[in-house]
Amino acid sequence: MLNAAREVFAEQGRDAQMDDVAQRADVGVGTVYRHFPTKEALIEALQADRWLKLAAAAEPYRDAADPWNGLKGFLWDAARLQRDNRSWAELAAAAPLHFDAEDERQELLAVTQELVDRAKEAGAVRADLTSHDIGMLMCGTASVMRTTGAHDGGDRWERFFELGLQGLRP
Amino acid sequence: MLNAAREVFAEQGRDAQMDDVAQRADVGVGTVYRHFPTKEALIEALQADRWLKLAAAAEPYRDAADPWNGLKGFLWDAARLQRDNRSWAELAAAAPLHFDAEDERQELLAVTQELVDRAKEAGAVRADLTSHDIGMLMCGTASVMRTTGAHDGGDRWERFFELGLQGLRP
Amino acid sequence: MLNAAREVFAEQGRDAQMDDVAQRADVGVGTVYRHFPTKEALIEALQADRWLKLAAAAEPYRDAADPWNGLKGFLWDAARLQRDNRSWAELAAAAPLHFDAEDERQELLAVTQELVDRAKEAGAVRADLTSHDIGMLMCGTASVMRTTGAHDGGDRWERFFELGLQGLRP
Amino acid sequence: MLNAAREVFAEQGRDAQMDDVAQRADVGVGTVYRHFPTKEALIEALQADRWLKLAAAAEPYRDAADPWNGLKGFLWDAARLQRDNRSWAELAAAAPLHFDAEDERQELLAVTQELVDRAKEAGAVRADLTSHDIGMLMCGTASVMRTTGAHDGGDRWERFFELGLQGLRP
DNA sequence: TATGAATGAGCATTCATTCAT
DNA sequence: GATGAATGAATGCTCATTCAT
Repeated sequence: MLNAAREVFAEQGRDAQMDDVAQRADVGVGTVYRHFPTKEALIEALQADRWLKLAAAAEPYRDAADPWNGLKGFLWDAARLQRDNRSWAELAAAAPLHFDAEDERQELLAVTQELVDRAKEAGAVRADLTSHDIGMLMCGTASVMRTTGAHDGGDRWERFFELGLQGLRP
Repeated sequence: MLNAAREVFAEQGRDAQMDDVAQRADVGVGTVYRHFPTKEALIEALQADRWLKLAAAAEPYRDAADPWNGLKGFLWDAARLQRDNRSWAELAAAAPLHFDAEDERQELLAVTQELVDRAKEAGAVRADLTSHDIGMLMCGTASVMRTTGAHDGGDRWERFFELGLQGLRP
Repeated sequence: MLNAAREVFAEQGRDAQMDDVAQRADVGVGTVYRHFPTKEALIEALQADRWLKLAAAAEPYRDAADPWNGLKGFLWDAARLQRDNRSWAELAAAAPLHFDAEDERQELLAVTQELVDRAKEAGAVRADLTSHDIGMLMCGTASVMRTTGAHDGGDRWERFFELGLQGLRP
Repeated sequence: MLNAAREVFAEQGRDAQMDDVAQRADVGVGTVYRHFPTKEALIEALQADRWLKLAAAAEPYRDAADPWNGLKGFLWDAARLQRDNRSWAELAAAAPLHFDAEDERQELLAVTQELVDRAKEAGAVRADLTSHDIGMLMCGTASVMRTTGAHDGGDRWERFFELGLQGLRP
């Protein structure tokens, strides 16, 4: 069911209907509501999922030979993940929600911090860079994606992202 | 009426109801619809207004002694303007609209380009910088403002903006 | 103003808007309302006008050599008048209204009766035919016009009318 | 629900509100919309129902000894059915609809044609008479019923119908 | 007297949520 | 537990009518 929800929300964003989620999951709406008391609750669950997926995206880059390339690679992958998921970008661009899934978020921040620290040691990024800076960059990127139609094939967001990455440098 | 719309959309976002706008403006819904044939049209008008105000913010910096300081000064002012207007940030973070109000937007881009060009000549920014890059930066900043609670006094967006400005450098 | 109303209602039917009538007459809506307290009142006035026009249509046939051809000619002309005026047909097909304009209606009935009587004398129509029978025929025709799209170029109503005329024969 | 819709549209015409239909059926509007995606669709369904009922009215006359009496009997029955159902008359007098329910209508036309053909063979009606002519007659009659108050006890429509039937004769 | 901006009840339609089966 | 029909509050928009200027 989470898979179905993921797909539907990825394609249609927050405005997707619960009935569509149910249909995609081949169950009745009632069943969806048995698992998630509220649409909002379902979306939050999807968020937790998002943190998890993003954290996982960091994995291949944890032992990159060049720390800067590692960090960069991770961030580009993460950005593309957002591009391919309309609802993530919507969520990122929206006001903060109340997360029950803070644990997952902490994990993402931790693994990000790790990559940041390695880059810092190598002198590849500003000495005062933190994972929170990265978080804000991803959030800003999400918004730029929305305004430039990245979910419909636009690629102007890439330029923004490039400049943003440049801003991380010492 | 535009003021009322600004307020209402600022507080409630795109989902605000036309009836609420009308109420806030102390007029009937019909009156709102007399001025703006569509909810979308009203939102566009809000946008046009935004471009105008932002363009005006550039004025004091057009003949700054130091081009980079001039550009920076303008962008910080523009950013603060956005911070003080919840609805602009809302709008910036929302999906792209159909602009009939392109004129106003062009004017903002033009005046921005002027400041960018001067900075470019002085070698203070990347040689390939354009006003569109600036536009995306402001859009991203708007979103970060929302997620970091800038409209409720948070100032974490300033850090994002600083890094963003850094990304404009050569 | 009546001319404007006539045109507008002829083209768009009962659902035409008062604002459109005002625009066509090059006056403000208020002015329309100064002359007719209500949309309904305006439509009634148009009705009176209708009776008048239909009565006038009989004129050329009052001294036709052949009484049956005279009656037939009048009725076809009247029918075509209805075809060209969407609102007349709508009115004819709708439930009866409260007419202040009974006088005009009486005049139409009178002139119709005259043609009917002449045809009767010539033995060209049923001996018991009355102008009321004619009225009902025109009303039925109006409805058939609407259902067969006569106002959009359809001509199937002509067949109905032909059979209807046949029914008037002895 | 169809019954409720029938009643409501019978009383108030096409302009009846969906909410009223729902109320009459003792269900929520949503439920009405679950069964009929659109107001228009509901009205079409009512039409289909009408065709069905009218077709059924022909049954007793399919093997009448005298073909003309059979056809006449059917048509009078059908007319009385319309007289007793205000909404059918409404529908008949209204502008043409887009019929998805053509099947039902075809069936009515077919059974009508059968009776017409038998009458034709017997030389009781015009040689060129078709079921479409009959359809138009019924439609015109519906409208005359409305204008002459047949649903409130008036019987002037019967005269119109008689003349109309006369028009079918050779 | 003419104007036309303002009014706001009214209406078709949607969709998150509930609950009897 | 699962279902999906039923619910009805909510929403964008229209248009006959009013009334201050």
